[in-house]
Amino acid sequence: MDRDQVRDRITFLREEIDRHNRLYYRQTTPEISDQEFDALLQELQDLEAAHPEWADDSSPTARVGSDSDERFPSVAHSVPMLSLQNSYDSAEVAAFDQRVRKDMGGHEVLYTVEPKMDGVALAVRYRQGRLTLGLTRGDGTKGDDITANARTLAEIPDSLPPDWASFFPWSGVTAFEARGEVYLKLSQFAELNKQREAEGQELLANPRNATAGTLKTLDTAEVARRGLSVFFYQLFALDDTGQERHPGHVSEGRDFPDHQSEMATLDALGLPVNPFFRTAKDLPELQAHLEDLAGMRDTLDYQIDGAVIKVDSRLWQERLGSTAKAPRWGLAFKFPAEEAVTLLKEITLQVGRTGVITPVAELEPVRLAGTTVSRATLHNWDELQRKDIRVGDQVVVVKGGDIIPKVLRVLPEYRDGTQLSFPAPDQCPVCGTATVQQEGEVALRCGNPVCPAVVAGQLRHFASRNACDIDGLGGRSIDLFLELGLIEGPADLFALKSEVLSALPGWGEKSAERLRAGLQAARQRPWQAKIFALGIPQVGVSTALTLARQFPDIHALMEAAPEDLALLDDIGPVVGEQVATFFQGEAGRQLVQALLAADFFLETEQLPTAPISVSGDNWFAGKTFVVTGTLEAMTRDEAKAAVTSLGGKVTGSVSKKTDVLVAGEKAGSKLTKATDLGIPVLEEEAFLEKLAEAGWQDTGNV
DNA sequence: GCCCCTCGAGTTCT
DNA sequence: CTCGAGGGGC
Repeated sequence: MDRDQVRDRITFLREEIDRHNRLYYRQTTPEISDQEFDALLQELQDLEAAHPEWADDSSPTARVGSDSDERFPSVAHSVPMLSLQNSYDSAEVAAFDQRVRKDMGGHEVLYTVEPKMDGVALAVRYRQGRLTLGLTRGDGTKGDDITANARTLAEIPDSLPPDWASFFPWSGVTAFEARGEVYLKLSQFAELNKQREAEGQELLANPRNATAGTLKTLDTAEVARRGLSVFFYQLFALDDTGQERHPGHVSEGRDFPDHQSEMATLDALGLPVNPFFRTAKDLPELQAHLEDLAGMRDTLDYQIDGAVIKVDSRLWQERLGSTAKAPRWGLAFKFPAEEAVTLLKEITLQVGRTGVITPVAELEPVRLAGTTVSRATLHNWDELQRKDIRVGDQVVVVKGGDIIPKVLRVLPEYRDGTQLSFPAPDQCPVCGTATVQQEGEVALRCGNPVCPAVVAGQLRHFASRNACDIDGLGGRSIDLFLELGLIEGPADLFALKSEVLSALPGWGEKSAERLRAGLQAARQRPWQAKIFALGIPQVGVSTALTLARQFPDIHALMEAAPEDLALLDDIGPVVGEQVATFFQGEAGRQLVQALLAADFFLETEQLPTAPISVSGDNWFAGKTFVVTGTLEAMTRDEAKAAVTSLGGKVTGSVSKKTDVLVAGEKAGSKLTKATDLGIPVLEEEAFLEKLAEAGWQDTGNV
C-alpha cells in the first residue's frame, strides 16, 4: 500500500469501527462477529502504530481503554470538540488555500497561523466570572469532568476580575467556555524527571504522556506539583440557561468578528495565549510563517507538532462551514515526524569488507523527517541484547544526526508472544564459514579471508574516492565481474580485456574505455591513496598519509618492522602490529605481488602534496578547524583541502582544541557543541572572505 | 592510570 | 554522523 492508500484505509477503518460500535452498543444488532470486529481494530491499531503522524484522539483506538475514564464523571460538550483536518506537506496547504479561495468566490482572505501544541485538549467554563468546569476532549461529544485538577493549574484563574464581561465585544455575556491545550514545559519536564530519578521513581516517558497522565490523576496535590501550563485558542459565550449551547452568530453581533479578536479577548481575560500569532494574506506569506515556526521549534520550551491555520473572519468561517469530520475553514499542518513507530519485519545480515557481520533491521517503510525509512543498522549483538530487540517488534525509529535512521527502542507493550530474539549466527551468512568473536571485541567476524562478501567489499574500497577513485567502476560492475569469475581481487581489474568488457550486458565500448582510463589514472594516484586502497586494517586516510611520508615506496613499507612503525606519529603498538602482519600474511603478500605485476606501484611514487602556504603567515596557519554542514560554493572535502593548503589543520570532531568551526547549512550536533564550548563559528560567507583575504584561490584540483 | 582527542569503519536515501 | 577503540598527554 502506498501512503495515500494507507491513509484512506485508516479513515475507512475508523468509520467502519465506529459504525459497528454503534450497532453493537446502541442498537444491539451487530453485523459482524466479535472476531471480525477485533480483526478490524487490530488492523487499525497496526496501521496507526506504523503511522503515528496520523494518530487522532478521536480514533476508536484512542477511546479503547483509558480515554473515557470511569473515575471521572462524564459531561457533554456544549459544542462538539472537533479536530481540524491534518496535512503533511506544503502541497496540501496549497490545496487548502485554493479550496478556500474558490469557496470564497475570489473574496480577499486573511489567514491566521499559530503553533499546534503537542499537549492535551481542555475546555474550561466560567459562570459569573468563576471557574465552574474543566473538561477533557473525550470522544469529542462528551468529556471527563476534571474540574478539580484544572483548578490546580496556576495559569487558569479561579475567578476573573469584576469587569470581565466588558472585554467581550458584545454585551450580556454571563458565562463562557474557553478551549485550549494543556502542556508541560520542557524545562519543567526535565526538572520533574530529575526529582523522580533522585527519588527512585520511574521516569516520565515524554511531556505529552506526562500531561495526559497528570490530568487524570486523582490526587490534586500531585497535579499541582507537576506544574502544568496551558495556552487557549478558542472562546465562546454560553447561555445562562440550564441547557448550554453556542448562542451567537456573527451576523447577530453576538460573536467575535474574527479569530484575532477572539485571541485578544482571551488575553484580556487573563487566559494565556501563545505569543506566536500571525496573519497571512496569501499562500507565500502562509508558507513563510510555517517555515519560521519550524525553525523556531527547537528554541521553544514546549513541544509543538505543527501549525494551525485558520480563516480569520468568523463570518467566513460560518459560511465555509464544516464537513461531517472537520471544519472547512481550518487546517492543522503537521511537521514531519522526528520519531516514528514501525514494525521490524526481519533482521538481515551484512558482511563488510573487514569481515565484520552487522545485523540490519528491515522495517515496514515509514515516513520520518522527510524521507521513507525501510532499513536501519543494529550495529552488533551487544546492542541487540541491550535493547532487547526482537523480530516482529514494534520499534521506535529516529534519525540520528538527522540523516541515518536508528532503532531507538522497542515497544514491549505490543508484544503478543510471537516476537523472536535473534541470536548471533555461528556461520557467515554469505560463505558459511564459522564466525569468530575476538576477545574484548564487540564485533562478530566471518573467519574466511576470501569470503565473497569480504572480497567484494575490498574491491569497492579499492575503487572508492579516497583510494584509487576509479571512474567507471561502481558497486554493480564489481558484483558483475565477481559473479562471472572475471576477477578475484583488485589486481585482476588491470588485466580485464576491452573486448570482454564491451560484450557484457549493459556495457559497450564507451564504458569499457572509461574503465580503462580510470585504471590508468589509478596508477598515478598519490602514494598515500594507494596505501589506503590496500585496505590494511586500522589504516585510514590519515594513517596512510603518515606511512606515505615515512616510506618512499611499497618495498620499504613491506619490510617495516612493527617496532619502527610504532615510533611514528599516531601509530602505536596495536596499529604497528596490524600493518606488519598484513604485509607478512599470505593474503597481503599476494595482493601486493599481483599489484606489482599489474604495474600498479611506481618506481618513484608521487609524494603526498606538502602543505603549500600562500604567505606562511595567514589567518589560517596553525589553527585547528572543523568543517560541518552543507556548503554552497564547495564540497566539505574541498573546504578542508583549502584550509590545509593554507597551513591550517582540519580534524573531524569538535573539542577544546578546535579553534574555528566552519558551519554550512543544516549543521548539526557539531554546531551545538561548538556553541557550548564557546568556539568561534564561521558561516560560509565569512569563511570564503577569510579564504580570499589569505590569498587562496581555487585551483580546481584537490 | 585516566581522560581527552582523533581516527577508522559502517551507515541511509535521493 | 556516531560509536568504539587506539594513541598519547598529563
